[in-house]
Amino acid sequence: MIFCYCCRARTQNRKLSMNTIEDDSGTVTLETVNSVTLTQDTDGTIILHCPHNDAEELGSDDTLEPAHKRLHLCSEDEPHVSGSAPRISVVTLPISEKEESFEVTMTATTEMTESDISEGAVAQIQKTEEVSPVSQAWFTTKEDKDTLVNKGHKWKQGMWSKEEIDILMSNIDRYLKSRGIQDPTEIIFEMSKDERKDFYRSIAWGLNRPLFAVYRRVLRMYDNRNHVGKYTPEEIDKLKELRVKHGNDWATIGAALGRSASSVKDRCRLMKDTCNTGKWTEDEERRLAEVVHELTGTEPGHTVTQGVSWASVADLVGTRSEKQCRSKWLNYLNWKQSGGTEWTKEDDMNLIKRIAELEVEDENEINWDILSGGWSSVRSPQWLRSKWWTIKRQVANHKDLPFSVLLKGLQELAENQLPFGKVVMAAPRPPGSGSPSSLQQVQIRVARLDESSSASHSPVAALQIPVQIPVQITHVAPSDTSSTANDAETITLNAGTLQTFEILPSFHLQPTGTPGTYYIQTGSNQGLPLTLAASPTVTLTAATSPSSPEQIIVHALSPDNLLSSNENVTVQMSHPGVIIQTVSSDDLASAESLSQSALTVEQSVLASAEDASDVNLEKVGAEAGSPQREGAEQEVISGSEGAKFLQNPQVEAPGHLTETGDGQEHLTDTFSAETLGSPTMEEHVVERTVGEGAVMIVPSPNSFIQTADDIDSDSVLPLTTLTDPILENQGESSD
DNA sequence: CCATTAGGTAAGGGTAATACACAACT
DNA sequence: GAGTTGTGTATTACCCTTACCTAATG
Repeated sequence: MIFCYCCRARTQNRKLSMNTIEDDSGTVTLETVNSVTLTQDTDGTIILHCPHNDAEELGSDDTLEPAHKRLHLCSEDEPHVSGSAPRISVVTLPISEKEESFEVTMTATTEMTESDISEGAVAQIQKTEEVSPVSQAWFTTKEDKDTLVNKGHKWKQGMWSKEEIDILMSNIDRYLKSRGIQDPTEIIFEMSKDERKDFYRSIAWGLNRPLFAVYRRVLRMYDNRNHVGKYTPEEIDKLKELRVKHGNDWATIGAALGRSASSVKDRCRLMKDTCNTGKWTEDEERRLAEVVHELTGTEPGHTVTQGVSWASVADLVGTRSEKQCRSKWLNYLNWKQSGGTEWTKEDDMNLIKRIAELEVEDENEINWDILSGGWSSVRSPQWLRSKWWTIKRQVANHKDLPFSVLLKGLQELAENQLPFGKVVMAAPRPPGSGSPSSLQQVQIRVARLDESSSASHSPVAALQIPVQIPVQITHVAPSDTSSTANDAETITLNAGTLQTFEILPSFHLQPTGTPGTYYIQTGSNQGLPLTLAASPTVTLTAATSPSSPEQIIVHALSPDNLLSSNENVTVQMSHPGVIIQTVSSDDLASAESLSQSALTVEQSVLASAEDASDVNLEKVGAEAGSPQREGAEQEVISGSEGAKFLQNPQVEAPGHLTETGDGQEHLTDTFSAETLGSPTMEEHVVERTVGEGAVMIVPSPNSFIQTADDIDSDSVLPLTTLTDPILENQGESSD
């Protein structure tokens, strides 16, 4: 697969070169920009935030009009059919009147033509991808499962992860588009078997679950009689009547109640005429213990956590439902009977430690039976799991964190004997431009919380441990500076003791194995290894920009001489967009002005004439008067004079690469978006050298390339080598 | 006729969120 | 003593797997 680097950005005096490590097939010039933050909403829409100050200075009111830009982007990890290419649409949107920023929404989509999304195309996609036999058979028996697992196939069980649901939804969406159907419930509930032939097989693609599991999941998802909520007393009364009348005909009862069959079935399991509620009496507890030991053939005092028919137990206990019996036994009585000890804080730490030692990739892989073995304060494996859940829930965004990240974070907190604070995540902003089927997964926004909202004032304690973002960095230093190089390969992003970061959903830090060191990773299980490793140790400190609390400014604390202008700093990254701003320590005080530096994005234009007509080419800058229209050529406004979104509408063939003077391939046709800062900032842009400050916006191809050893191959985005634009004069890019 | 496919039903173990009770603290 | 907070327990809506079944299809 050849990666297409079809977009580039550059500033007036600096270039970032980006080329692929794998095949070196493309080089992209990149712009240095400032004060920009990329985020992604749940649809995968990439949102590029720029401080309002810039926009305000640069643009008139009409800058708030959405300006679509189609940017070509080839993707390897997604199955796109020949002739269709993923595109990124860029829209500038006002966030709100109050917020001092605007956003540029970049949405990567694969816009398939009618023929592309035909059945044949889908079939082609599936044909070219490895389809797990697990997801293509209606297996139900343990034997089937064991057979496939023994053959090395993955067999996913348990609760569906967010990633799985995303895949499922994406598959359904694709299927619907291919058939021109709007509402999936048409297929699921209205079509005959014959009409929906291949539906479940199609949407199960990419999932390591048997068709039946997919089928059940889809039914539940789209059954509007499911998720109705709590039963009212009236419903309970009616349910009792219907139960007498229809017995176990759950479908009929459910239809009469407007509930799903499984819902009424489950509710009936909780109902028992003789059921007590509330605190268990000593007599009930005694009976429960007797019954459990009797039915399992065990002696009092023996631990029993499995192989109990709770329906039978409930029948014999008489006054409690099976759920009550199970809960009481597994969460209390079993432990009390076998002489368990009290759970302590040390046990909390121990639990985290033990789970970490298992080195499992997924929480579902934890064998709670084994883990709870010989642990006197554990009441049951099920109880231990709930204990883990209790600990986990102390991290506010635990649902958005990969298991490894969550565990590592908790581990470090435990090791440092810090309270389990909460990583607070801000809800991503709606894209504002619809939600096309996004295939990019990007979320890069770290915003500082106001210090007043930190742990001391809020029940939600903020994570206060230093945040480090190391990135796999390849530092390429000319020989004359190699003597200054050392082994430091980590850039740390140190939040400081008083600073708190608000981390948006789908963005998180993945521990690298080095304490306090993380990879930026998106919530979609895609890694964002981004290491900037200059030879000398470079400590990057996140600092707040007064003008935009949503941006990351990474300050290089190294002395300038360590990042002298004749060094190349190569950033390996695997993401469509990353901003790194390196600022010398001397510049720390001028963070505000830094936030107003220029932003220029050049992208190859993948725009047909029709596309181009849809593009709002408007001046954002103060001096850029009327909207730019077709024919605008790679215009880059220098300094602080304005911002523009430029597009060359003539370009129809995306991804063309041309040779540039420095021998690197560059895309000829560009889309340029530039926000311009103040005159002060212009000086920064012009004069800053390595270590002084630059933000690199790095469009990258969307393909999977293995990067670090400790990064799961499934979670790694395309790796690209960037040459610091600051070093453009050297013009040396390296991988 | 038989095997396979594509569901479909029911039972029951389980999870996760919330409600509740109560003790400790202010 | 009242109000608040933290913690453990109970409840319950919903999830998932398993076993068994059926009708259509090749």
